[in-house]
Amino acid sequence: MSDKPGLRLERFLPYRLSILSQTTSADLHRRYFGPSHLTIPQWRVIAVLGRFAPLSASDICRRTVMDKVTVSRAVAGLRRRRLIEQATDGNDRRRSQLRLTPSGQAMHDLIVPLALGYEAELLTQLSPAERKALDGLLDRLLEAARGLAARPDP
Amino acid sequence: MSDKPGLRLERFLPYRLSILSQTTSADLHRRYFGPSHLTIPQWRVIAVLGRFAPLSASDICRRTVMDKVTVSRAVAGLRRRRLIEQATDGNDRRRSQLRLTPSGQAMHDLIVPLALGYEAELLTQLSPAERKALDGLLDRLLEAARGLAARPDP
DNA sequence: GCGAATTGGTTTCAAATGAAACTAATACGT
DNA sequence: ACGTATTAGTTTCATTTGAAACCAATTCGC
Repeated sequence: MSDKPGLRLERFLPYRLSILSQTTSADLHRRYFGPSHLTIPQWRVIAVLGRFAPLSASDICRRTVMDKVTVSRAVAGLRRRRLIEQATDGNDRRRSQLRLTPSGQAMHDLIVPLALGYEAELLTQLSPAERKALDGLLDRLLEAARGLAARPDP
Repeated sequence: MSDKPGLRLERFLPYRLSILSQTTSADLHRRYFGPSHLTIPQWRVIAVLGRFAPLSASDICRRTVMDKVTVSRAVAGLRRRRLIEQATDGNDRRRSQLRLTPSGQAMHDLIVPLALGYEAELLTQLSPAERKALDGLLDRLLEAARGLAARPDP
C-alpha cells in the first residue's frame, strides 16, 4: 500500500465538497426530515413556499435548482398529504399557484427552526469573521463553478 | 409571491453545499469522466489505487467514504474493462488485492491532470491566502459535521 | 478445537433519479 | 387568424442507489 505521488483524493476540492454535502444533508434528513416523512426535495419546496407564495412549479424549479420532475413529484406528495394546495393561474391556465395549507405552514414552522438550529451548530466552530469569510468563499466558488459549467468543453 | 421572513434557502449552508457539490461533480463528469466512460465512483477508485496500491475493496471504502455496494460495482466495472486487476490476499482469502493494470495506469495518468486542472480553474478566483482559509474552513466544517452526525439524536 | 459471531464482498430488491416522450395551454410568425 | 413553436407540468422508462439478505472465509469464546 505504497504512497506514490498522485492525486490526493481527500484533498481534492470537488471530492471534499461532495463528502461534506452528503454528511450534512444525510444528517439533517435523518434527524428532522425523515421523522416528519419529508424528502429533501419536499423540504425545499416547503421552505421556498414558506417564504415566497404563491409560486408555480417552474418558479420552484428556479428557486431550488431542482429538476422539474423532482419538483413535480415533491409537489404531488405534499398535495397528497394536504401540506400544500394548488390553484390555477387565471392568466395562464398551464401554471399552478402553489401555497402552504395551514398544516403545511405548521410543518414549516416546526421544521425551519430545527434546520436553522442544525446550521447554527455546524457554525459554532467558526468565529464570526470566519463565517463571513466562508460565506464569501462559497459565493465565489459557486460563481466560478457556474462559469466553468456554462463554458463549452475545450 | 411575497417575501415573508423565514428560512432563506439560498443562504442555508447545507443547501449551498449541495448545489456547489452538484455543480462541480456534474461538470467534472460531463467534461472528463463521462467521455472516458467512467462513473464518479470508478474515478475515485482509480484515484486511490493510483496512489495506494494494492488495496482491498474495504480499504477503498474507507479511503473514498463510499458504500461497499458502490465500491463493489465500481470495481466490477473496472475489472471488466481491464483497468484494474484483482489478486487474492495470501493471509486472508476473503480480501482482494486490487491494483491498476497498465491501461488503468494510463487512464489514471490521463484523467488526473484534467481533474487537477479543473480544480485549479475553480480556485483561480481565490488568492493564495483565501485558498488556505478555504482549506481550513472545509476541514473544520467536515469535522463539525461528523461530530454532529455521530451524536445521537436529541 | 469447534460452533457462534464477525468480516469481506456480492446479489437482490425496492426506492429515487433524470432524460425523453407526452399532454395541454399559450405565444409567435406570417 | 391559423398553423407552428414554446412553455408548464406529468408520465414512462431505464439507470443508479443503498438497505438487507446472502455466501464464504476468518476469528472469537469457551
